[in-house]
Amino acid sequence: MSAGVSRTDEETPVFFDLETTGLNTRSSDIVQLSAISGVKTFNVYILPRCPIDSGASRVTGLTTRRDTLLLHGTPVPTTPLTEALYSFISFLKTFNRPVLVGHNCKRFDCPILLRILREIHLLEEFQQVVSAYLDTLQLSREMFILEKHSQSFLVQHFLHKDYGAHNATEDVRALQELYRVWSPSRELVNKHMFIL
DNA sequence: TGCCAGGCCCTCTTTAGGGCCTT
Repeated sequence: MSAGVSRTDEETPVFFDLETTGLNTRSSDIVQLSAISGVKTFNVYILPRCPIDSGASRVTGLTTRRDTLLLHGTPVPTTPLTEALYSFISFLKTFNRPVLVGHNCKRFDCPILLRILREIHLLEEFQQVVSAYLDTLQLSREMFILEKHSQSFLVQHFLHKDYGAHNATEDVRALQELYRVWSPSRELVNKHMFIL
C-alpha cells in the first residue's frame, strides 16, 4: 500500500445536527435530530420536555402549542424521545461503527445528545454503534485562514450558496457537501477525531 | 421588560476581556 491510507479504509462519516430548545447544553432538549451519509438520511422531530427559548424559536422556526410542535406555524409529526433515539441508533447500525461528524459538535451537539442518552439509559448502546466523533469547526479552523468559521459562512464561502436554513436536514446536507469539497487528509481527520 | 451558557481562542494577555460558535 502507498504512504497514504486508502479512503475506503476509513470509518464512514455520518453528518448530524440537532435543533434544540436553547443554547444551555446542561438543560436544553432536542427538538429535531437529522443525519445523512451518502444518500441515506435520518430525521425526527421531538416534542421537547421544556419550553423552547425565544431565541431558538427565532432561528429554527419551531414553537410548541399545547402538545404540538409547529414549524413556522404548521404542525409537524413528532416521535417520542426514547423511540426517536432508538431509531437513530438503528440508523447508525446500518453503517460499520461510523464517525459522527458535526459543526461545533464537541462543545454543543455531543454534550446535549449524550446527556439525554444517559437520562433515558441508552448511552451505552449508543456508544457501541459509534466509533468516534469529528468536529468540523475545529477542522475548518486548522485547514483555512478565514475571518469566520460558522457553518453559514463556510457554506457561502465554499459552496457559493445562500444559506440561512437552520433546519437540521438542510444543515447536514450542507455539511456533507462542505466535507466533500474540503476532502480533509486522513492525518487531519485523525487529529480532530475524539471519543466520548 | 429583558435577559438567560460556556469553553475556546486571540491579544491591546497571563492579576483579563471580548468575540466566536452552537440553538
